[in-house]
Amino acid sequence: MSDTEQPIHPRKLEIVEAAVACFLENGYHQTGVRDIAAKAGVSLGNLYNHFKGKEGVLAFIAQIEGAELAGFIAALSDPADPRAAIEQFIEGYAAYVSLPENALLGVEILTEATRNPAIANVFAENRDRLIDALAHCLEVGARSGAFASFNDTRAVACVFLDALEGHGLRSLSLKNEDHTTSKALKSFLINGLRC
Amino acid sequence: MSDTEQPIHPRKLEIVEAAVACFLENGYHQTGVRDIAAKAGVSLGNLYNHFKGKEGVLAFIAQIEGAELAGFIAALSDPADPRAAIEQFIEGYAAYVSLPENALLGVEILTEATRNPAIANVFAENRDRLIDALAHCLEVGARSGAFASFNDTRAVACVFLDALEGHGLRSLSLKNEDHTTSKALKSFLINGLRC
Amino acid sequence: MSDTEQPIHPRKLEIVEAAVACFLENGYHQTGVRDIAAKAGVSLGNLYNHFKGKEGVLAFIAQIEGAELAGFIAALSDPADPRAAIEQFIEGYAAYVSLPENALLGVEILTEATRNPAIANVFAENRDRLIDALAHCLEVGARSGAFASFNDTRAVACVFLDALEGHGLRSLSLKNEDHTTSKALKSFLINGLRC
Amino acid sequence: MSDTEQPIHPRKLEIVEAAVACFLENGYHQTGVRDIAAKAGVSLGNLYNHFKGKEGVLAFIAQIEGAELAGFIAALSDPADPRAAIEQFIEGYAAYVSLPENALLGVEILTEATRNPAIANVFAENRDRLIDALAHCLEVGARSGAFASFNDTRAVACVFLDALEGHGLRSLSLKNEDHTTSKALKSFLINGLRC
DNA sequence: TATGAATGAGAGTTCATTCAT
DNA sequence: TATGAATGAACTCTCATTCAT
Repeated sequence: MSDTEQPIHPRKLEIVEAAVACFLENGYHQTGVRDIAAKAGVSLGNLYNHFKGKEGVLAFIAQIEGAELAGFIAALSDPADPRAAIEQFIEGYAAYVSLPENALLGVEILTEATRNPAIANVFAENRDRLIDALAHCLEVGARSGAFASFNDTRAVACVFLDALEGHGLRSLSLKNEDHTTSKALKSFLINGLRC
Repeated sequence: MSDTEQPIHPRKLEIVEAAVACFLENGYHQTGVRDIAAKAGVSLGNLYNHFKGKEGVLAFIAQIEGAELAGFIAALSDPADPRAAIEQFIEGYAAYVSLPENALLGVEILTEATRNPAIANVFAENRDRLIDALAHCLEVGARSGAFASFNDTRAVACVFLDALEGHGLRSLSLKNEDHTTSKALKSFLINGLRC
Repeated sequence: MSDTEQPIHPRKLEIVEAAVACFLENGYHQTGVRDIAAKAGVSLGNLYNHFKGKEGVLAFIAQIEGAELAGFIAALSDPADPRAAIEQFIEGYAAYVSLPENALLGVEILTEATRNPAIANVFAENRDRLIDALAHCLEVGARSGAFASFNDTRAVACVFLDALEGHGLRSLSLKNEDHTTSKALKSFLINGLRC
Repeated sequence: MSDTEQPIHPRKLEIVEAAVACFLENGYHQTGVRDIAAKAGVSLGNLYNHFKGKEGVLAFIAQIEGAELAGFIAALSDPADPRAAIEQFIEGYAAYVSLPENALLGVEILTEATRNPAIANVFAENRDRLIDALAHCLEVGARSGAFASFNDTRAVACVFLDALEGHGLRSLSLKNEDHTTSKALKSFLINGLRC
């Protein structure tokens, strides 16, 4: 967000990594600050030198998760071939969001966000930028005749994200990979764009 | 499920109602057993006469949530007009799943399910029955020429549920109702069924 | 104690048996009234129709334990052959007191007695009668020249009980039977009586 | 045992002292962790920084109790005059084990040990070393002609400890000091060693 | 007698956080 | 930065007991 980013202390990253591991294994609320510090090999007090607290750690993770969307956004902006761009996005984002670690962290962040404005903001902002990029790509494609033309491209973009993320979340309860549903979802979304 | 169900003690229902209210307001982990008991107007110890514990309460809620799907399932089974049935389901399920209380409880149950087999089972079972009913309806519609014919109707049914539930979940972070996205989603899904 | 003993309700005995089983398995304090009632197949409330409470159950057990000493006492009173009587007592009491169930219950009762006068009384009374009988036997034997003559036969009787019971208690921590120590103890005690 | 013992935090000792006082006054199970912390003038949470829990405190006490046996053990090893060493041991150990605080703690630890392997180990280990030392002394005495020669000196050592500890335990229920029994016990044990 | 729902104090333990070193 | 002892409120759950039925 800001260009005045100061270099991040390596210890801070170690703590975040440890926190992610803990959250994935036991969930956000089941994880204690002690657990994080222990797994990071850091003293309990020192964790508070790097973060505002447990919540601060989660907010930082949400920030990072958001940064990981930058790749998708970049690929969708100014696409040479909108249809290919969309298809690649669907493929890639479905894979990204179905990774257990991403799905699990996402839902932990989501639930926390409903009660925590600070985290909710980070979350919403990230998502907004992704929707913009996707909507932009849909518009470009519509202009070039590659897709049908939609009144509200942002709404369609939302539908795509909802569907893909809904799918990712469900993959949490289904331990086994279900490729058939995944394929069905992708083709369903792409078919929905035809003129 | 079973016909040998013994009548449920009214106090048990009072406790569940109180728990739902608490969970919605503050979240599962932020809610203490004492909070539930207090809101239910029941002594702390007595709560444990009716439930195995906090987790037991959530499991019971999951069971109830599942029972609420029975209406949708019934409407999808043996449909006179498959297309109308599907459309009504989409409309109704989107509304159901976008109600904050349902969405919030659903995500709480989902996260808990990833760590708690007992709850996961209830959850998975309910969903499975809904998918069956939806897939069945798609098949009937395909045979009557109302829909396109799909290789794997369960997969398509999954796509529908994923999309609708994904939409419901997202409505959590967006406090304002967004009807336009909701409408876009519905028409997108229905369009996807055309021959 | 009293000759006006009314017949004991069979349910009462079932409860006592269940309580003994629970105490042996988990200890007095680790056993809940619920556990006892459950194991006895009796409702929780009904247990309080038969006993004054958890403590009442233990007091009753202490009483029964005391009654079991009656056999030893009888054999020591008015002995034809004091030496044989003593030897048989040592043999029998060592066996009795080394039975894990007796040892364990004994120590539970003992600890409880240090803080609970009611139980302490039952306990002390039982022991007193046993010491009397043993001392009496020692006196008879001394008069007949079978044993050495002691100034304070009750003190010697105490020594015998202390040693035997101490041995029984220790058998608690040593899971394996140690017959060699047991034999050594017996011969040591008997040797101590020689003129 | 080990020379690599790190220095014990003084607060830890304060807590142990408080715990001992509480256990003596009210018994192990009747004492709450809060009581210990309060008596030690320590916050509840901090107690858990120093001990694994209530059980951990008891285990530590058991360890200390064991260490107190070191004096007896030292006096029995390599004795100039075995008879005098034994007599002094009997005298001293009888006094030690009849101190209400030692007897009470001992029996609390004993009962807990029957259900708690960790504590049982500490307990058994301590006792074993004491038996070894006593048996050793008996052997030395037998060789020098001071005592009768026993086949199994460890068994005789056990008899001594059983008798002395049994005596100590019983002194719990008898609030008044009974010196006569105590004297009878000692002379009985010593007489048992004569050739 | 017999039942089990109801009570609420109390259990042991963990929590996120602070702060003197 | 880094440490870990210190805090005390909060946690879930169990307890022995009572009482209306």
